[in-house]
Amino acid sequence: MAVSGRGPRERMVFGAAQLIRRDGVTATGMRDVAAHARAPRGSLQHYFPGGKEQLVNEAVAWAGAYAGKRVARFVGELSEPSPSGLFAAMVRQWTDEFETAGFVAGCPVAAATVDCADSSDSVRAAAAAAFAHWSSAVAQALEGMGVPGPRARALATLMISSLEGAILMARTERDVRALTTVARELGPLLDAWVIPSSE
Amino acid sequence: MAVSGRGPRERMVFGAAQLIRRDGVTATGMRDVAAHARAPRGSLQHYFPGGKEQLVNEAVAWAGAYAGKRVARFVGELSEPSPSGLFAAMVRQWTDEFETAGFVAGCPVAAATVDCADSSDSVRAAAAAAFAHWSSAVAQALEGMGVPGPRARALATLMISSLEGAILMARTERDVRALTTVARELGPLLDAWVIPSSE
DNA sequence: CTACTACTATGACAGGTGTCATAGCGGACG
DNA sequence: CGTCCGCTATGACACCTGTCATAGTAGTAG
Repeated sequence: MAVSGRGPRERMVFGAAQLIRRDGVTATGMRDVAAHARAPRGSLQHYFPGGKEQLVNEAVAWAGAYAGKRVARFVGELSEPSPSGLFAAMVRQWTDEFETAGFVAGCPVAAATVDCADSSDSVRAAAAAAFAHWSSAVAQALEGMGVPGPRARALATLMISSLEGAILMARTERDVRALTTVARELGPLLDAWVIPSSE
Repeated sequence: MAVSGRGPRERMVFGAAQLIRRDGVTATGMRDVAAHARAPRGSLQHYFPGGKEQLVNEAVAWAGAYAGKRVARFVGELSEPSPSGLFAAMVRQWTDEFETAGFVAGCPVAAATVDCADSSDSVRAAAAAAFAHWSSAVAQALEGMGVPGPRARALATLMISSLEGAILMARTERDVRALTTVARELGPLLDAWVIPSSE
């Protein structure tokens, strides 16, 4: 599980996200982050003068940007794009990870929310921004499939909510059942709003 | 926010659940729990010889039982029972709390999952049991409304997943928007499987 | 050469953690 | 009375936390 990447700074942000989504924010120590990123401990106070809060903020922001990019990639990979197809791809990313890597880690944004929503307002805001980024990527993709704007935003919220909840249930049960169930049950509803664009 | 209740033991379990759902498991200290429950610190090792793990387990179990009971009560309070009506009631419980008490705390089972799913197998199992209890209460209610057994279980998973995810989003955004959106969008889907029982 | 900057190294600090050992209280029971 | 038991009280333990101060090491530019 060595963390590879460009500079040490990038590795630390990435590694922090990895540890956070596995153990939660509070249980993730700064020393752990440095060690996990194979970065010197002294670099922490150099790159992150704002301390742990800054590091967590950046890790959450990174996760949000990553989720957004993944959505765009999923859309591009779909042979014939549909809302249910996109949702299935998002779900499959998690079932794949759980089945190959084990039910070790969840979503870092969820972890940040649970651990910091009440204790650190800046982390809470970073999590909100991450959700917003992710959500607007999904909504934009849905609009591209013919879903009217307002409904696209509503469906994006529904998709992300169900996905996050299903991730939680899957981790406790050590079973992808909740994820597949959610994808199957939600599929028809998601496609019901598509306005045929051509043919 | 004084914790009232029967015995000190009960108060500690309840208080632990309250603190956990606000700050997460790791950030919740044993001394905090005792103080919050107005219970003597020495009672901790007396009532919970299994240490923090036992306390967390019991808090999560309590939350699961509580959620199950709430579902039964919601069903009883509905004038004309329907799946969407039940889901709306479950969602409303959270919007009400958020609007009156602020976006201070989330779901203790979600917190336990995020913080302990990988570090403590017993807590993970307790969270799974809590979800199962809650889920079967919902499924049973749906069956009573005419939803066939297997689909009732699937819809229960979908309802709880979306609710949990929406709670996360609502806390980060400090806005009940995600919750109301999910309730509105999911409603029609939930009622589509009802088999008219009479009239 | 000096001087400066980017980065690293390390030890210490105050504070908090869960856990444990030990002792004390107060009432019930024989 | 003494004895037991449920419960409480308290201080100590080893450990870990985030943060800071301080010094040291390239490497590069003037």
